[in-house]
This record gives sequence, structure tokens and C-alpha cells, in this order.
Amino acid sequence: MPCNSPAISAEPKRSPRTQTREARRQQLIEATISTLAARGFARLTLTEVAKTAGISHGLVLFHFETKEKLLADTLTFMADEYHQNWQAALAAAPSDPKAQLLAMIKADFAPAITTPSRLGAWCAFWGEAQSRPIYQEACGEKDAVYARQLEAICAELVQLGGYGLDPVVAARILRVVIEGTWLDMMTLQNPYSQVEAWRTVVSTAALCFPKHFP
Amino acid sequence: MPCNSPAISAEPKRSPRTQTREARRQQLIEATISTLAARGFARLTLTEVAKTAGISHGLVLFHFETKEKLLADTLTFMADEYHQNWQAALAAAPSDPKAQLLAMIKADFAPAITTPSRLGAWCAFWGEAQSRPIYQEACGEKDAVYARQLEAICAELVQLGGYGLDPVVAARILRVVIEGTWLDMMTLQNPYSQVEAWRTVVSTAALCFPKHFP
DNA sequence: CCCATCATTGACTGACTTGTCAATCAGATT
DNA sequence: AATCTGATTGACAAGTCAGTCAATGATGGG
Repeated sequence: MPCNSPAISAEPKRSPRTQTREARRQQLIEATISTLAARGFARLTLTEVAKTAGISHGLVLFHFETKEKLLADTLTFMADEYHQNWQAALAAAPSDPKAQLLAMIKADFAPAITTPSRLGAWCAFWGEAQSRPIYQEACGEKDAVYARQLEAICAELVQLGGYGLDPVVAARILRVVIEGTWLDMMTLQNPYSQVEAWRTVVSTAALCFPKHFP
Repeated sequence: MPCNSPAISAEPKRSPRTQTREARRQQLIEATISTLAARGFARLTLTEVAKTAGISHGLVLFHFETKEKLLADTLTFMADEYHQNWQAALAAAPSDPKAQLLAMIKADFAPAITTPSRLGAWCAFWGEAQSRPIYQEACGEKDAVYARQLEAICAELVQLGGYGLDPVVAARILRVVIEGTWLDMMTLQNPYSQVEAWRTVVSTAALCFPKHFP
């Protein structure tokens, strides 16, 4: 048959047909995040991830041996990204606790972190967290580090301002308000804006530490 | 074959083999909640729900035509249960806003509502909320009613106490702290107790309305 | 130019799952 | 008892999906 003639298919050199191992893996992780947000955990299929990335589904299993591992690596990537984001923000902030608290809050609403796709993917993982060890394995320790850091900052503020408030409770309130406004953006019928979410968290800080946050 | 001899199978009259339509439906909804918490949304199968209820999987589809409808009815049941719980608590509370706020918070931590199974099932539904209309359809309006009620109480408290605080923001903070402590119990490595969660929420109320909540 | 290596494809399989249905069974009514 | 209604079962059909694999294509080094 003349169909498979060798040379005529002159495609305009789209993205390179073969990519390096790491580039492909990263591309597939991003595709997984998007698919997770669009379809949810229950309806995510390897074929759909592959289609989003524009490749065949066999290749997904070539790079990640199983679906389970693809999801685990995706979660680990997101956890690392999140962790590095707030730690970098904290490192760049002045050393006074007020500035540090603001930096951590601001980091949690950084545009790169609060993408609709990423929020959706986080939601999907939270939904499965209870029934699978995958979440604890990837995020348990990192979440604990985040909580301890927030508690340390709150403890400093309590001491400096002479507030009669348990810093552990204050840190917990701030943390769940951040998470809660995230969830609101996912589940509310008429969600408010990210700016409004940010203002809500800062208001919470002002309630905890009124002398520092007017 | 003598195997299917008619009369010898004298079982000790366990739970009635055939049940009324409503009883069976309710039993299956409870089984769905348990299975959802134990296995998550993605791995829930009709066969497993049926096994939990001790019946054949064909019967699940006899009572709920499709898997989709089973899940929708389960969510609707939980939303109704939750809604009735806090509304009853509110109706039974004195009419001053402080007592009403406490009643609503207390209702959200009622033992019947914060069962591990129920919390797990809620988590599972939240995880899918973003990618399916099912959650909005069952809970959108009810969630809005809850939010408005909380805002009304907060508005009263703000006026009575002369607090310089946006009641909408206060209500939002209280709501997400409640939801957040729920989520903590599901996702944290070392979750704190329900009593601790309750105290966290009351502390938040104290931060918002210090004159009313010491 | 040839070969080795590795990414890539797509057909295929086996297992699982939803939904259908005919047959059975329990309980109530007559 | 006979009959009727409606719950219940379990075998089956149809479809889907994760994972396998042999063949192909690209790339770089010798």
C-alpha cells in the first residue's frame, strides 16, 4: 500500500516528538493535576491523562510504572512545590514575626499556588486522604513542619504583644482559615474572590494579634 | 439432587429477609456512608456497598436505579440530617445571639453528626464537589441558608457589643474554622480530640466577640 | 552508515464493574 | 391452599480500564 510512503508527512515541527525523561515526567504530572481538577479522583483514567498530554496511554505507564505511582508522584510534587514556596517566602522576609506571618499568609495565596487546577487537585487528594495512606506518606511530615513554624511565629507574637492566647490555638485557627477559604473557592455556590479570601485571613490575624495587625 | 430439600434450613430467624422499601433504602444509605469513609469515592463499588449491607448487589440497583442515584440520595440524606440538626438546636436555644451562636457551634460537634463515618463521607463528597454538579445540587442552597443564619447572629452580636468587625467576615471565619477542624480530624497525622476542636472554635468566637465570650 | 539505546505507539488481555433480567422466595390476602 | 405482589438472588451481557508487549521510530555515538 502506498499509504505509508516514507517522507511526505511534513509536519511543521511541533513540540519534539521524543523528550527527555524528566521533561516528559513533569509534563505528565501537570497533565495529571489538570485532569484531577477537571474530572476528580474517581473518574481519572490514564487514557485521559495521556490525551491531555497529547501522547498515548502506554507511555504514561512507561514513565510511571502504575497509576498509583503516577498519583503518588503528582502529590509529592505538589507537596514539594507548596513547601518550597512558603519556605522561600519566609526566608526572604524580615526576621520580625509580624512580617514573617504576613509572608507565610501571602505565600499561601501566591498565584502559582492557588491555580484553579492546583486547588482542585488538592481537594481531590484530601477527599481520598482518609481512606489511603498516600496523603500521609507525602504530606504528613511537611504539614507538621508548616504547623510548627506557624506556632513558633505565633508564640513570638504572643510574647511580644503580651496577648493572653495559646499560640498553638492561634496557629491552628490561622491555618484552618487559610485552608477553609481555599475550600470555599472550590465548593461555594458563589465563591468570593481571592482578594476577599486574603482579607479574611488578615482579619483573622488582626483578631489574634490586634496590636500588630490594625 | 437432595441438596435443595425444602424445609431443613432452619435459620435462627436473623433480621428479616425481606424488608420494607424505606427500611432497605435507609440501610443501604448507611452502608454507602460507611463504605465511602472506608474506601473513598474512587474505589466504592456497588458490590461492596451490598456486602456491607449483607445483600446481593442486584438489590442495590433495584432500590436505587443507578450508582449515581445512590450517591446522590446518600448526599441528600446527609445534607438533610445536618440541616435539621442545627436548625433544631437553634430552635431549642434561647433567643439571645450569644446562646444561639453557641447552639450552632455545639450542633456542629454533636456526636451523631461527627461520626468518623460521616466525616469521612463528607470528605469524599467534598473531593468530588469541584468536578461534579452533585454537591451543588444537594447542598448549595442549604449551605447558603446556614451561612446567612450565621451572618445574622454575628450581625446581632456586632451591634450589641459595638464591635468594629464585618459580620460577614466574622461568620465566614467561624464557619471555616468549624469545617477546618473537621478536616483536621481527617487529614492530620496526629489529630487532636473533638473536645480540642470544640475549644478551638469557641476561642475563635471569643476573638471575634470578646465581651460575650470570655 | 550502522548499531545501540531508549522513547513511543497501539493492539491486546484480563480483571473488574455497572446494569439487566429471568427465576425464586417470603408474606399478605382471599 | 391458592394466588398475588413485591423483595431478592445470581447469572449474564456489555463496557471500561490498568497494565503488557512486540513493533516502530528517533537519536546519538562510533
